[in-house]
Parts: sequence; C-alpha cells; structure tokens
Amino acid sequence: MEAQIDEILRKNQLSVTGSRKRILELFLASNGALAHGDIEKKTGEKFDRVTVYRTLQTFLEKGIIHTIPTPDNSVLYALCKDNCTEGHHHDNHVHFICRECGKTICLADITIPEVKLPGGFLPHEYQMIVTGLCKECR
Amino acid sequence: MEAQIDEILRKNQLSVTGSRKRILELFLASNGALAHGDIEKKTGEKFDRVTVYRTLQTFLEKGIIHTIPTPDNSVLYALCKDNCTEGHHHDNHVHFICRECGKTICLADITIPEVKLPGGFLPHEYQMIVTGLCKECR
DNA sequence: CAAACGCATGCAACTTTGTTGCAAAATGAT
DNA sequence: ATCATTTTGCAACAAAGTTGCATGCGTTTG
Repeated sequence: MEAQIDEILRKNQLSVTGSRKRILELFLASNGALAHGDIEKKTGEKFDRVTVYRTLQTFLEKGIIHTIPTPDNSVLYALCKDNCTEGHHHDNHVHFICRECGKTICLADITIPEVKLPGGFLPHEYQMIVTGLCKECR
Repeated sequence: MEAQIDEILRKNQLSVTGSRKRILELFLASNGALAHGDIEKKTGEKFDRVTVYRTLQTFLEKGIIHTIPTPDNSVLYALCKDNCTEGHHHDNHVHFICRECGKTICLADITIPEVKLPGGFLPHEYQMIVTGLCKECR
C-alpha cells in the first residue's frame, strides 16, 4: 500500500508528505466515500484542520478524488479511477448511499444511463445518486 | 397565487404566517430551485435568518419542498409536485444546473431511467443531476 | 368577537464549517 | 549538506447552521 500511495502522489507531481500519505491511506482503506468530518476525526491528532482542507482541495484539482453530492448536502469525497485527469473527470458511475449506516459506495460498474434532454440544453456532466439499504443493512 | 399559497399551507396543516407565505411565494415565482442564500437575500429585511431555516425545515418535513444535491455541494430547494406526501417523495425527475448562470431547472418531464443495481442493494430513492449550459447561456 | 391556548418568530449566544495570511518547517533538487 | 520551493500550523476571521427562551401572532373555542 505504501508503494501504491507514493506512486499516486508522484504520478501527479505532488511531494510526498505525511498528511497526503495518511489521507490517501484512509481512502484506500475504506473503499467507499469519506466525509470531510470523517477524515478530520481520524487524523485530528496529527494534522491541522486547515491541512485537511488544503490536501483535499489539492487532490480534487489533480483529479485524484472527486466529490459526491448527497441528498442531505453533506460533502463526500471518493477516489477516482485511474483514467481521471486534471480538470476532466470520468467518474460517471452511480453512487449508492445507505440510509441506515450512511456509507457511500461507488458502483463503478454501473454507468449512468443516457437521458434525452429537452432541446436547447447542452449537457456536460451527469451525476446519479441512489439512496436505500446496502447489503449489510437490509 | 395568494389563494394557492393558502391552500398549500392548509392542506399541510400549517398555520398561515407571513414568512411561510413569502417563502412559498418565492418558490412559486421562480419555477426553478432556490438556494438558502437566495431566500435569505430576498426576505432578509423582513424575516430573521433563523426563521428562514426553520420554515424550510418545516416545508421539507411536510413534503412541500425537496432538496437537490449539487456537484458543488451547495444547498438547493425546490417545490415538490402535488403527489408528494410526508416522508415519501415522488420527485424523481432530472434536475439541470447551468454552469453559467447557476440556475437550476426541474426537468419534470424527464423521468430518471431505471438502473440495475448489483445484488443486495435495495434502492429507495433516485436522484439525477445534469450540469451544463441552459438555453439562454449556450 | 373576545379570551386563551399553542405554535411561530426574533433575538442572542453559540457551534460548526470553511477561508486567508503569514511565519516556521519539511520536501526535493543540486 | 544546502538552498529554493512547497507544505504545514497557527491565529484570526467569515460564513453557515443550531438552540433556548421570551414575546407576539394565528387559530380555536365558547
């Protein structure tokens, strides 16, 4: 894992620092999405709030992670797949949020179906969120 | 419109008060979605911030409005269709958010296409957001 | 239509969340 | 090891959202 983390950072021309390693580690460990609060709690002892904000911001810009809008308007972040590049994301898969345990899962295999928009609308990015119960909670 | 507003409130067993009337009026006038900030600005003189929060909260609980998650994680609210009831919403239409003017439009005619979820997941609610350029801004 | 009850509002204080500027420390290149 | 650059932590601040309580308004009842 250590090596994987280093590679991700190097590939994105980011210096390898403690907070970046730790936060990436968290993302790799949980194969779901993390709220800012989650990250802050798990790193709170070691890193400043501000550092967490800035690290996430950096990862977003580099396309390492992406945000997931949720119905209750909390902020969630998740790792992007390899083919995400700076500026343009290719994470158009469906996100599932469990009502019970609150966990957010990237359904990487499920691509968002096409929809026909009324004339005049020029679509750019699609997001789809499904809420319900996950395997464990049903 | 006055009558329509009264009816909505009565139907939901809510007392007819100034702030509720005004906020409903705003929703009816803009046939898109409103951010909390929008509402606060347009009513700021007359009502307290706290009242706006509580009014929106009440409307949410009664199923008069629903929230729309946006890619930049701001909070948007929009009127529900008539058949929304307390607890269970039926607003599964697509929402379009314009990158340019920021306006959010309910594409009430476009229903969210079905997706097959991996085994074990029990879906409850679907949300779909498309960002891009609207008719005016393209 | 008046009185009384209960709910909604405004205010103040507070918590949480996110941002900015700057000095100190850590990182990577030489 | 040294130096330039980037990252971090701190402090202070700004914005967003919450809570408790006293007052006032809307609704109901007689």
